[in-house]
Amino acid sequence: MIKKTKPKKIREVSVDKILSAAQDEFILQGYKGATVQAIADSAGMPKANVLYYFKNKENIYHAVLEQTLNMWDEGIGDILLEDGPKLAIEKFVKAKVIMSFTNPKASKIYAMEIIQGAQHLQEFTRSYLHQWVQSKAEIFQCWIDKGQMQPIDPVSLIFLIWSSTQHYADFDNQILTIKNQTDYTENDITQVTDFLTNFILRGCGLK
Amino acid sequence: MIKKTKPKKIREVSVDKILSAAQDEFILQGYKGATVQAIADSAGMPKANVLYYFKNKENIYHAVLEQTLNMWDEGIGDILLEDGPKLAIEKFVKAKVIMSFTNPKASKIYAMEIIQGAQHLQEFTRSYLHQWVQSKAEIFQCWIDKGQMQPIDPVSLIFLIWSSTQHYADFDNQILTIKNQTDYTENDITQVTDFLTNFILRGCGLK
DNA sequence: CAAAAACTTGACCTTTTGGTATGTTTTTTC
DNA sequence: GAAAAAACATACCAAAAGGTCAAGTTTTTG
Repeated sequence: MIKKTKPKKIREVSVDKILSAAQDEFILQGYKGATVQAIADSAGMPKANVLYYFKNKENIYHAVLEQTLNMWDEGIGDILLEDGPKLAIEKFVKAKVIMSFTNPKASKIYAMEIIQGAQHLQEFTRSYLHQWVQSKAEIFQCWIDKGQMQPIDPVSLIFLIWSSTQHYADFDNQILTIKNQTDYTENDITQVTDFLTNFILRGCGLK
Repeated sequence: MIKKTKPKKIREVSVDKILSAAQDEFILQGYKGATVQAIADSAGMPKANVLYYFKNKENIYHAVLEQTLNMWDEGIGDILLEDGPKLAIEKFVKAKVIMSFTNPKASKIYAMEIIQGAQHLQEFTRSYLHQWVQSKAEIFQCWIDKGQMQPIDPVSLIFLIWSSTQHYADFDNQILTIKNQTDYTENDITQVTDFLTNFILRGCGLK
């Protein structure tokens, strides 16, 4: 038996509360605009207590960012050579749409970070993302070479899928306003998944 | 003859310098993170001078935002019934791509504002944008009814065009990193215009 | 060319905020 | 059940930042 069962209860709960509160504050106010006091209030504890768990604001932000990237990584779905272009794109688009609708906050944090120049990231975009896109582009290229799909630029295709799906998370305010709704419905998710899947497949000459 | 010829030289120049500097600061640091001092430094004048032209930081931001929205409005291109779906989409996509590549800053300011909940906007999104989308959706619907294009949801189509084009402005950092470039080239603009136009036309069943 | 208007600027004030210091209470461990 | 560790909380500090003031300089105007 390993001794470390799960003695961390109180810490875990507090950290989660802080991180959740911090995520909201960072989205609404930006990095500089989010105050430790506001995060503490939102988390329901005194400021000094927040600084007890995280040495400083920068650390809180990094923790939020790390959490966000993990979520992004998990939810990104995968593109597998053996699936063939049609199924692979269907799976990928669906995964991204679900991500956007169920976890818009992560998408927003990430978007703001990139827009502002990725000042707090570094290795992630520079190496990991580059590799991810390259490896997936190769798979698309493979399908194109075999005549399984139209000869289009795979990298541009990936960007289009990213942008068109993430849009529903990042710009949810705008979209809801335009559609005269207060919240997304289950129906919205399936409608958007449907639309994007069909549209993109057609764009790839797969329908 | 109207008396108001153009006696505003010095003011105009100063205001422009401030606005340009402010735009950069707001993008890089967010609303709260951008300091009046930093804007002043970047504009090459003392802080008090900036506050002479704009009563406070909020006013600077509003001016930047207004400038941004005007640019958005001008550059958005139009969708005309008489153009028919193919030409209209070609024109619209091209206008948006050019906007994104030539004026990424405006797109970024706008994106951040929306992501953060459009706290400084109000009427714009709520009425103007809603109307714009509705009126253009009607045109698409008209083409669909006449059998000139596939029966797809026009609103979703508009969102896809917006997102896929603006992506190149908002996420330019990420895209350049992934592509291992330091700047966009003329070639990138035409390549992206080409890709998106063809892809979207195919998605609409117009190719 | 003088008076007024527009512009420039350094000094200053006040509030906000990140972070610390210190002491108290609760929980865990042996 | 007592000592040690973890968690909680109040008061406080120093730096940063928004904004004002008042005095100076330049430009415009009649």
